Amino acid sequence: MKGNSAARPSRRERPAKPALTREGIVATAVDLMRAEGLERVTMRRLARELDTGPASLYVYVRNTAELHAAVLDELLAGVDLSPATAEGDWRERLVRLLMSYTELLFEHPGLARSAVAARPFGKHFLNLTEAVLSLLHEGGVAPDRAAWLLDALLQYGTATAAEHAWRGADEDSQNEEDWEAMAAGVMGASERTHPRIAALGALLLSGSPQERLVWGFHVLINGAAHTPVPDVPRPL
Amino acid sequence: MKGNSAARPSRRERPAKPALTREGIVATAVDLMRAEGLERVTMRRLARELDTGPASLYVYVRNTAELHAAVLDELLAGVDLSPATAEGDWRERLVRLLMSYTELLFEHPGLARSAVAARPFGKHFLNLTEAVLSLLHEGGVAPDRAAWLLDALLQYGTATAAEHAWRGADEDSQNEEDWEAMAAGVMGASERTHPRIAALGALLLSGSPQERLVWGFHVLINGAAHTPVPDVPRPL
DNA sequence: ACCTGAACACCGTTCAAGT
DNA sequence: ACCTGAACACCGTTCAAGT
Repeated sequence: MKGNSAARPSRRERPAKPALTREGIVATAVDLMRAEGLERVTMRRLARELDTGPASLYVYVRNTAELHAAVLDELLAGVDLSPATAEGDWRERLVRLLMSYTELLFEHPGLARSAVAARPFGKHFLNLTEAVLSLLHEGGVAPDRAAWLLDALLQYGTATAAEHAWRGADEDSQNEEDWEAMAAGVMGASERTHPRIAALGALLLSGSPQERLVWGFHVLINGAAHTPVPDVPRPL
Repeated sequence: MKGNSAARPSRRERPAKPALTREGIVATAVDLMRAEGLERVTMRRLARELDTGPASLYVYVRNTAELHAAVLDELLAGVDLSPATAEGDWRERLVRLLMSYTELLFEHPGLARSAVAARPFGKHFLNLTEAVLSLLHEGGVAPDRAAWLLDALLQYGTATAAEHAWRGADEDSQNEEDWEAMAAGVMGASERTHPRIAALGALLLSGSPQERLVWGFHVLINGAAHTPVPDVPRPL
């Protein structure tokens, strides 16, 4: 019998029960998210996955928010940073880089939401930051504007991902209904009480999330070139 | 004795137990949020406040997200729309209007977070939209750009409110700690591995949320003037 | 010193059964 | 027809007590 059943006492079929360390916990959390979505990555569920009680996790992770932040940073390993060192117009490359970041988040809107509430600052986030700053440097953006623009760009991408959970993709009829209700509300605005809304009409709902995203990135980049930072920002 | 104890059988001291209608439910939810914060505005807690069981609320409200959206729209009644019809530079007035919106949200970061996930479209939100659009119209912003810029501006304000929960205000030592941890992380970035982060240093953390907010609004407004919307946006 | 069982204080949502 | 008690299936976090 080809069995190796004696090797591990049948504790379940977990593919290699990771050690109870911060790394093991976060890695298991990432797997769990990939398999069942962020909403299942709870302290209790994760503890069950690791064959222990929830209290044990609090030795390595301060709370659920910190856990989710760690998961996000892990995910950020997947951002394509290559545009930072590629050929071509720096603006286009910057937008490509930011799109790579945002598209990753689009697949995990729950994580994007937690990133809006508290931007992470793990290893991979730092690498992303460095890449954005080096492109802004290459483009000759002044340091004070670059510092503020960095945040605006990442926040814009993050917030956009948190909002549209891939609208246009099939399924998800709940959101589809909501969207149609809103479209009806906007389109039904009276010309008398809301003349500007009525005047723009369908224009208000035009464009895909991606088209608007790219446009927004360019607006921020172009706008920063025309908007000085006030005074001397207080140096911390 | 001066008692009016017979008037109402002592059901508790609720100040006028509202009727069980959508309006009554939302009004009670707003009161509850003002008194105890959004995190207490749960279906169960709200039901208790209304002397009924949670199931009853589902007759009037589809779910918690819809409840929070209704609370937010109610809150938006407090936005100061007067800059839309005041004297002076349209850009300054637009930023004033947007600051009024954002400052309201700053006091209820939980609501701001739910607004990032699903922008509302109630009565007061529609009024805010109309006011922003009328200022963009006054400023001569082309209709297609105005339609997209509107969303970018509101999203930027909303996301900013969702993030900084009034940092700098006293208390809230938890967030303060987090912020210092991040500051340490950013400032400690090696000059060898992250040269641009090291080069900018304290500049990355400079400015108050309000200063950055105002700057960001101007960046978006100025940027839109220099960034055409692509092609013909598909008309719904 | 390190870990955790059990408890505390909650959740959202559904549905069968009542009026 | 309208409403809701009770149940289902969960939560985060703490702390006293064990090893």
